[in-house]
Amino acid sequence: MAMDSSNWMAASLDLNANPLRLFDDTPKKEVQDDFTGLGLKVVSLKEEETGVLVDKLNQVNAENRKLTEMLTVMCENYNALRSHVMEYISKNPERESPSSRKRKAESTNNNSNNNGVVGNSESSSSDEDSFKKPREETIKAKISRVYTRTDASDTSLVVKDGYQWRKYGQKVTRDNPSSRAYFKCSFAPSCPVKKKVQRSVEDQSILVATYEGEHNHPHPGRIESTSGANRSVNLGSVPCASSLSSSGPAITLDLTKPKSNSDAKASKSPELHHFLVEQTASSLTKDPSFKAALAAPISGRILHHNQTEKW
DNA sequence: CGAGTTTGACCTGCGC
DNA sequence: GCGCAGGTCAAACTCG
Repeated sequence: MAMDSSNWMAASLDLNANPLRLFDDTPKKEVQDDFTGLGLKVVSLKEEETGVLVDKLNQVNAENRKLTEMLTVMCENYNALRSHVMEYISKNPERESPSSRKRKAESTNNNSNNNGVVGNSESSSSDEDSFKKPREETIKAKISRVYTRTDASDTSLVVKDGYQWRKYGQKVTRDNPSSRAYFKCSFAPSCPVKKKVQRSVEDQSILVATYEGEHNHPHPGRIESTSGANRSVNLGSVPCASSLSSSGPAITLDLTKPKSNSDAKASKSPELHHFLVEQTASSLTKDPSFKAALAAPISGRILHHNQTEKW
């Protein structure tokens, strides 16, 4: 893609800027386009003050629009980029690197981890995954990574995702002082899904669960994900998914089909669509981990895309 | 007593 | 070929 990814990434990652915070703290109706009504209500104020306020509100509104547009563009770019990469991968399966790259990919992954952003490990997961398992059956295996916030004092490597798991091993790895636990789905061998759980090097309160494969049986029961106890940001379905879970309302952002859904809504009600976009943006920007979680997979895609172009 | 967990041994792949 | 590291196995152990 010809666009300067670093620019829009930087811009889009600045969503926590004041205008949106102000927007968050301000009742929705006060940020409507028609500020004349508001001006009439504050007739007791001096004209200058009113003018200043109206200017400020207009300015905030304009910035909100810009940010909304940026978010929309970002979603569209991500979607386009993603489809581009998937198309490329499907067209060039023989380009899958030999298995010798497995450890290299993992070591680069660790480097990105050391950069201080939790989500960075996810950023390379899709790349890593594509390199790591060159054999046909494993390429098909869907690999996702889920970040779950737990109490740092909680030593159990348990990520409650509703499925039942059977632990079959635990190992201390070189790059992480905390041990890694290996789980198989309790429906194994009929269900081939495996999961690895390890605490984040950066933040011991974060559990990193890596899922390999897809369950071929129904969900035993949605316990955690829909209880409202977890907040997740799901960025993309195949081949990578990233979630950040902790206490709070559930936020699911499916960037895999943002256009079709939003277009459908927008065609029905552009105002509603605009409102939803703004609400989503403001909600997400309240979460400091959102930037990391969002930046990681996108930057990973960009890196991957750049690499594929160099090939 | 059966199911699940723990943990040391073993296997496999990669880098040197 | 050797050593290292990640992943898996399976016997011993724990718990309800």
